[in-house]
Amino acid sequence: MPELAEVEVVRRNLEKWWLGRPAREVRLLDSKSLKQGSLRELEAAFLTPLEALSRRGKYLTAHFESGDAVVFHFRMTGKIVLSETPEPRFARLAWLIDGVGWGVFKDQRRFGEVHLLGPGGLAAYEPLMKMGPEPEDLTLEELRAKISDRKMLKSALLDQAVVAGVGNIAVSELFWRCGIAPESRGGDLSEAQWEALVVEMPRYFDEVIERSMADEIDYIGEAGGGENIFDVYGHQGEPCPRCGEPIALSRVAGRSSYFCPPCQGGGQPEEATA
DNA sequence: TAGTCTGTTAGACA
DNA sequence: CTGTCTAACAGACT
Repeated sequence: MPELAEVEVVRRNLEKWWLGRPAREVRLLDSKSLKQGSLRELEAAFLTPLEALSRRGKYLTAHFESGDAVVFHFRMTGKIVLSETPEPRFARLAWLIDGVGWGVFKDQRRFGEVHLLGPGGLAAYEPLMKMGPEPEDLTLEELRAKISDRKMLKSALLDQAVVAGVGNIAVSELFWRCGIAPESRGGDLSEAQWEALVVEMPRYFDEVIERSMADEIDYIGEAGGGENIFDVYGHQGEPCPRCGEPIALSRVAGRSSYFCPPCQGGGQPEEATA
């Protein structure tokens, strides 16, 4: 579950049962998932109380009383759930919290990463240093300065150095909201579209977080999911929520793009809508 | 069976 | 230098 909103939902759920508590036991079920640090060091950190959980872009960081930090990146299929058993399907790392259950990092495709960083290691962690601003801190000037006229807008937004946390789903949803054609380049956007993009980005993530939190009241057990909560992503052939015309699917910058041709057509500026 | 997938990066190429 | 595309990572699902 890997876009900014999904990572934030995981963070908030973990806070509920993990904050302030130490683990009593740690099991590394797939050594390849631990990209940095040893199991011994990982244990030493997890066995101390969790002091804070922070999110930056799609990265989630657990800060321990020991002074260590553990950084998670979920890539395509990673997630953390509360489980009654330490080894549900696709479990890669599990830790037991007394009286609560097993926290389990699951990752079907095993692209996900766990990094153990000692004191001071976090401040020097490259991926976080290179990361662009969070959507809520992004200014129009900064965005335009980073995207040349020739650059594919979609590629630019997927670049975490431009803005943190935007993924392929968010691009489809944002372009639909702002009336931007999927294959637009920097130079194609009207002033109104640039402004809409900067305004809609944090709003979009806030909305998805709200909806996901409401949906997954029981992240425990993790049923959740299932339903498509998006306006256009994954809705190819279905009516556009705004105009009723069928949603189209094409490939832009190597990734699927869902869009409404009339609403986002021809590069013609369209009204931004909430 | 072949194509597809919420992410990211390295390398080939224009 | 700028930008685009593909492969690779690994596995399940259609």
